[in-house]
Amino acid sequence: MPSEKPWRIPKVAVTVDLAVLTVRDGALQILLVKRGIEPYQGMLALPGGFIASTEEDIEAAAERELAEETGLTADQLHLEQLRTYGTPERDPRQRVITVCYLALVPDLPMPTAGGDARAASWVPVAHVLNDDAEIAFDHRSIIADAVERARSKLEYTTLAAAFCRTEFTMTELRRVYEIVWGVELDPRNFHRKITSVDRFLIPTGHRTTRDGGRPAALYRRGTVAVLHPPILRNSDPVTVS
Amino acid sequence: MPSEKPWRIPKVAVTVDLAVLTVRDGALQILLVKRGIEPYQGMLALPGGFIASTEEDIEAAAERELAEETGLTADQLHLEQLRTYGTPERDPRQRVITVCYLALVPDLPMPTAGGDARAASWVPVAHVLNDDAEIAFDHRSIIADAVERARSKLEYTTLAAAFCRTEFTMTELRRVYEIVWGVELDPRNFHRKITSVDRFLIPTGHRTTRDGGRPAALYRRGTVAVLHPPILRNSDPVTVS
DNA sequence: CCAAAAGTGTTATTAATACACCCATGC
DNA sequence: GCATGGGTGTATTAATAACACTTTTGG
Repeated sequence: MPSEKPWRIPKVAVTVDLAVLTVRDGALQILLVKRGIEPYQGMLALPGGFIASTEEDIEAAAERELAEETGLTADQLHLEQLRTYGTPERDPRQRVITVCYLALVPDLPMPTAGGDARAASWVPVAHVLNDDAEIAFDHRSIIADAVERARSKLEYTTLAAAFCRTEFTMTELRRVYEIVWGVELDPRNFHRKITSVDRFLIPTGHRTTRDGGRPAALYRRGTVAVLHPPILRNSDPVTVS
Repeated sequence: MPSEKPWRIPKVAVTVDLAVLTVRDGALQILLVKRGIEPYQGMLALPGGFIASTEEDIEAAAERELAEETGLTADQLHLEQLRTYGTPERDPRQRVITVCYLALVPDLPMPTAGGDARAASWVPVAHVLNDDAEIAFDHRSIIADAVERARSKLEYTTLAAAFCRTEFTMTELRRVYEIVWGVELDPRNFHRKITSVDRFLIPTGHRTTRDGGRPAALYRRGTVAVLHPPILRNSDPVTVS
């Protein structure tokens, strides 16, 4: 920890960047802003910014940026630290390390650029990962990390519900899994599996017919955060070295 | 990202701290150093230090610190970023944010303070988490995060083998799980489970009788990194809010 | 009536668990 | 021989997957 030479400490600029994911129009999408200045002018980048002062908490900075970009406050969404990126060359101007946060938000009618003047827009992550979009800095690989984190978190937590509005149907929750994982799930087995997990979902007693057909029960997010056992997606074994 | 006012960027000091875990004498232990200076003089802290220059990569700084403390290089162990801690009050002298890394190492005859003069020692994590040891800064909660990360990684990756030497027996691997999770596992079912995972372990053809009894086959780490399906520990459901 | 989606029951398959039993060594 | 740990077989139980079938709405 703090060594014996406090008079020779290199100080660096620290930014907080946000990977804000939502499920929208049948696709996993990420909130990106078009850069107005060099470097990477005109390219898409994660929303974020330098910490406001040397005394601003990192977590608070993330919440502040998120409120600026989306108008959402911390109790309406899921926010967690993703990881910190700090290779020396990642910003051509100067050494900048960035602490990235992952936010999962429902598909709300977004106040486009709430307060802030920057043009934030939703971009399907498939476009980003397929090289169909020009992405500034190392943000493409950060987005890849964010998507992978979200995908694996659906397996062993109840975070899929973070993509849903306050009240949602079992089918809407299932669509989240299907879209984020890119798979098809049996509606009947899914229903049974989810309802068998105690306190994953709380029935509100309300019903809706917005998906067509027989009215579906509406649920709210429950109090369980971790799933034991997890809901596993099928995937090929990942190897190393 | 980088906002429109590069002339007013607050810069902060950045440290890299290491949570180095090993399984030793039947317990999960962490490498800690005794602080020689204020603040928290005489208390135990995670090894680490300021990044050496504004151009040093964070990952490289972690590897450098690890080599200084243990003499181990990156190919002999597992090293991953844990998370970044940056509350303004965490260092009473000045604003310091720390990027923490988690290292899993085998129980090797450690060159105690390899090169570096600091007195590093192994401390059972149970002592740390039970408040039986005085821990500097916010390092106790960082250690708790590191231990939880290691515990959950054993479930869905092959990282348990990172705690073992180059060649190890099935029983030695099982002891890792038992010690890290604090459970007992059936040796027979464990043996079958592990051997049924393709490329988790590679038989070396060698045998040993170091655990007593019938000679056991020796294995090396295989090439699979992620376990599908995971090996689940039994745990109580975790709730939120 | 028909289409569409919700939800339940039943069965086949697969994985997890418990434990009986034999094997190969040191002493 | 006997103790100790290594390793296989097998029966029981539980979780998963596939899918037939009934329910309840809108048109």
